[in-house]
Amino acid sequence: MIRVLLADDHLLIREALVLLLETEDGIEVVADVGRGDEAVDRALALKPDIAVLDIDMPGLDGLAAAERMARDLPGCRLVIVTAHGRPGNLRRAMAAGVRGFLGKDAPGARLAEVIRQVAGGARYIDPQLAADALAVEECPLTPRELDTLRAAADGAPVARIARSLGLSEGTVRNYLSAAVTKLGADNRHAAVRAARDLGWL
Amino acid sequence: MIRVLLADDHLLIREALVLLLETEDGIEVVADVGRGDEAVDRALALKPDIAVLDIDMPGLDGLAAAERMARDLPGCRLVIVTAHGRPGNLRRAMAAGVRGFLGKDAPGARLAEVIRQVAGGARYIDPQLAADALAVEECPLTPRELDTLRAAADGAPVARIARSLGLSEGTVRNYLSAAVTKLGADNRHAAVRAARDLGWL
DNA sequence: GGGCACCCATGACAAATGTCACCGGTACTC
DNA sequence: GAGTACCGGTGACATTTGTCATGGGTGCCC
Repeated sequence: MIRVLLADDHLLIREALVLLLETEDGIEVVADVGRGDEAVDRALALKPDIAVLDIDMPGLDGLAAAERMARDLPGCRLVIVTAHGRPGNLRRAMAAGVRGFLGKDAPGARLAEVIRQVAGGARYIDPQLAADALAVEECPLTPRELDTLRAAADGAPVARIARSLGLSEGTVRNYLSAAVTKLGADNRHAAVRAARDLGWL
Repeated sequence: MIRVLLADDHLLIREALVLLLETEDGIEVVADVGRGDEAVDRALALKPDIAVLDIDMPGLDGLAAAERMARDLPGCRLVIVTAHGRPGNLRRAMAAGVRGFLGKDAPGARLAEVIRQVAGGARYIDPQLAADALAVEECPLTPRELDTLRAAADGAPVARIARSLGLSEGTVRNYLSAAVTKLGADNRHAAVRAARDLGWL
């Protein structure tokens, strides 16, 4: 019997997924939680074979939870199920040691199949998402450029960005200008959108 | 037997929800689809008692689908299930004649309960979302201000906005300036975020 | 050591943006 | 008819921005 912990922030979805997994032979859902930090706590207590994590969650997102669990609970194998198949998410998940990654538009039977495969030691990456991730080149932005872009993401003026990063305004403008040029955007706000779409933010 | 049509763009979620509803007595899922336009087509063909619609969908979003179905299929009662309980969405749903509105963080049993209530002629609005919607004052922006704000949402420069709306650049700047002032934002990009958060965009 | 990438900064200039006053026109209400 | 709200526009101005050249500093690799 494969013991599964399921984490998704929407109760309705979580209950439905539990029901779906319970109809599968050999799979038992030992816990279901709605927060990333709670997922880590429960996993430490219950030591499930597999943790199935959504990315969008309060407290700690699914990827951060995966990173912690990979460190503190190496016996537990990780599967990410997400609505947002951004290349950056996939990359980050792979870096965290996640062994299964699939989108929410996969058929239900596939989730069970992936859980079995991963429990057996194999890996499974959604082919569509993998192709997208490989098609997108590496992020050309330097760490500092990413910082300034992130700080600009909510429409803050340069002065506030400079203060929040402890930089001079001129420096911030230089970084933003470089980011805008590299991304081929009209201005920094379009650059923020572009970077986010490519999963670089 | 209540005949239900279910629309959600994520196959995994949809299958799980079908399973959840099928465990309920007196409810039968007669069709499940992943696109808003498809939902309308299938509903016209099958004439279900209830249509359960997600908002985020390709083709036609759940609210637009609800508006069409309310017009073309008055016998079919509408329930919206969404992850994004923005006040604007709720308002638009009510205007379209939707009779049930609940978040995806509701418990599974509630969905079945709401379907039964709505099939019986009652209404059900998620109390939390209803409170949020009532707490937010009416949108103070004029239609034209909303247009320009929408056109500015992707970071387009004023010149492109003016062209796309057939206005002079000065006029566009005036509308944007008014919107920024009314929303108390630092600039139009922050204004876009603010308006979107309040469900006005 | 030289080359290179990155970090942080300054100064200067052009372009875009935000703000204001003010114009006329339409439509609706009191 | 007066008042009000919205639409569309112009012109002017200050501020914010994007861009460029240029500087010095660090750390890494060949």
